[in-house]
Amino acid sequence: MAPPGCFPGRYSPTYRSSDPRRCVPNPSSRILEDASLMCNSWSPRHNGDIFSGLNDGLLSRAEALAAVDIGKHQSGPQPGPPLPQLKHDMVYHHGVGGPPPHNARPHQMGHHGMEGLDMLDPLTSSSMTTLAPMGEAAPPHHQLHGYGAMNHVMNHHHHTGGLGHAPPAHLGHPAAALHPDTDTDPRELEAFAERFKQRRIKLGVTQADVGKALANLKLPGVGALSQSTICRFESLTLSHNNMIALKPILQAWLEEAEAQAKNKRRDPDAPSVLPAGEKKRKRTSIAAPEKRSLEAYFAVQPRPSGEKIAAIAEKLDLKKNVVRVWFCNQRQKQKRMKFAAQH
DNA sequence: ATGCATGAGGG
DNA sequence: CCTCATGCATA
Repeated sequence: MAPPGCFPGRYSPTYRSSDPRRCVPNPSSRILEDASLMCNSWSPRHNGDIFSGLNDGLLSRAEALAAVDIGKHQSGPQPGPPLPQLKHDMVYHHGVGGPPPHNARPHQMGHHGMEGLDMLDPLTSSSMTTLAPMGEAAPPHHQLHGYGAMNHVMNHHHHTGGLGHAPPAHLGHPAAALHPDTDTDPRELEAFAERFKQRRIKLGVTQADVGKALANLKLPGVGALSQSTICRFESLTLSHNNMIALKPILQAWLEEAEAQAKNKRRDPDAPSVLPAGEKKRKRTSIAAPEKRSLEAYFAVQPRPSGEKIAAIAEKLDLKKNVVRVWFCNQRQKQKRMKFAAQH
C-alpha cells in the first residue's frame, strides 16, 4: 500500500473549524470611514479610472507613512483605495533577465527518460486501469503525495541569479540524453503546458481526474495531486522549479492516458465512494479595503518584521497570522512563472 | 481559477 | 519565521 515513496505523513487534521478566522473581517463602517478620510470615492466596478496610475504611487507613500506611523499611534490616515482591483497576481517584473535558475530535479524522478520514452513499455495499459476518468475504486484517503519531500530537497539549490552557479546537477546517465536546458527552458514549459491541456481535454479528462490518476501511475514518490495544482501547472502559475518538477510526471501520465485511450481500455464501473464528510476548513476572506492596504504595504516592504505585521494586523483588524500568511503568499506569487520569466 | 492555509524543512 | 509545494474552499 504505502507507495514506495510514501513519505512522512503529511497530513494532520489540525483544523480549527471553530476558529474565529471564519468571519469576514469587519465589513463597512470602519472602512467607509477610512475611505472618507482619504477622500477617495472610487467605485469598485467602475474602474476606468485614469487616476489609478498616479494614485498608486501616492497610495504607496501614504501607506508607507502609515506603516511607520502605526508604530507610534494608530490614528493616522488610512488606506486610500485608488488602485483599481488590478490583478496584482503577477504584475511583477521579476528581474530574471539573465540567469534562469535551472535547478535540478530530484533524482527520484530523474530517471524519467520520458522524452526518451524508454519507460513506457511492457505493461503499458495492463497494470494501470484508472488513468482515464472513471469511477475511482476507492480512494485510500486523502492523497498523500509523497512528493513534496523531494521538492524541498531540490529547492535548496539557491537559484540566486548570476553567481557562478553550479552545473546542471542531473545525474549522468550512461546514455540518457537529459537535456537540462531544454527542460528548464520556460518556453518549453509553456509550450508543454499548452499541449498538455489541449490533449487532456481531448481525452475528456478533467484537471481533478488527472490529479487522481497520477497516483495510478506508480511512479516512485509520485502520488495524487489536486485539481488546483494541475490547473496551476496548465496556467503556469507555479514556480519555475515546481513546473520543472511536475512536467515529467504529467508527461508520463499524458502518454499513458493516450495509450490507454487508444486501446479503449476502460471498464464501466463503480461509483466512487465519496469520502465521508470531514472537517471543513474555513477560508478567511480579506475585504477589499484591507487587501488594498496590504498591497500598499507590500509595495514598500514585502517582508515586514513580526512586529510590523502585528501592527498592520491590528490596524486592519485582522489576525496577525492572517496577515503573516498573506505576505507569505504574496511573496510566493511574485516568484511564480507565467509571463514573469524572461521574455 | 484563485485566495487563504498547512506543513516540511531549514535557519 | 521564512520559503515552497500543495490543497481546500470558494468566487
